[in-house]
Amino acid sequence: MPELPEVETVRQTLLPLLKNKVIVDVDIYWDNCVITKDFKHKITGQHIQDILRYGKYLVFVLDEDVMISHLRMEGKYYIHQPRKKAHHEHVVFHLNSDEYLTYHDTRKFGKFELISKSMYLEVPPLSLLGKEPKDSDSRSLYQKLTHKRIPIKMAFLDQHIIAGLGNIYVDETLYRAKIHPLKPCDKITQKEVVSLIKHATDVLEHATSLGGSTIRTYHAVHGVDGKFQNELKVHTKKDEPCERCQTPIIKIKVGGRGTYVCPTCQKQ
DNA sequence: CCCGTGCCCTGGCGGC
DNA sequence: TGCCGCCAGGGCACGG
Repeated sequence: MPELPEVETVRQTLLPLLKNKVIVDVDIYWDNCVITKDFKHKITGQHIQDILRYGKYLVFVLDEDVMISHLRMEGKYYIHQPRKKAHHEHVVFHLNSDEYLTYHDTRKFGKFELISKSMYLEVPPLSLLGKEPKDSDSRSLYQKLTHKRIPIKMAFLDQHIIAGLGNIYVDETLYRAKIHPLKPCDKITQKEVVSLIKHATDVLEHATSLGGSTIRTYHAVHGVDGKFQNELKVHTKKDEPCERCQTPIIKIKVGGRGTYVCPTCQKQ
């Protein structure tokens, strides 16, 4: 569930709390969430110099490596004093401040990976990541879309095409741009691409400024809840009147994803 | 290359 | 009340 605004909120929350701390040990309780072998040995002793974000990926900049962390659906970080291990806590980083950074993930979908600092942008997953909407130019995005027949919503969920959007913010972007999520990419005009980039940029920026959205079980860091869920126009609004035309919002499936759409405003 | 499907996971919910 | 099956979904592997 965390998309760009939620991940950015996590980054901003964690950075001042973790900057310059040393990872003195790591406990891994669920091996499958750690891709790198010898993770514990390699990360031990490294400082957290910085925390960056690319799309929905968090990048902890250490001394020799970066730790790439993807929260997927329900991954969360907590910082706290020593205590008994909690349910669904899969990785615990011991810090030199006698605090613990713990990673909590009910569905165990999140992943950790260590890659050397000198090459992490040149190898997957980050080498394959598309540009974020704010950095996208309409000409090259239009070129990426124009030969595809998949629905525009699926293309905007594909992080190789454009990075940072997930199910919530794609629905909001398409609503604002008045484009139907099922519209095939090869029917999208250059002008619509310009509009999509603008609305995606705006919605992500607005959501980030409000700390992201807190829906379902997601919240950024313990005690930090977003406010953008109050600004949603279509997502989760099934049967509620469209703000623009009063037509009830409907819920459909697009590529297997629950999708909210105004059947009047959003034309195919 | 392009696209669709299934997998990974678990808690929560609807149905009986 | 209890149990079963289904759903949610980001990213990737795999197959046609």
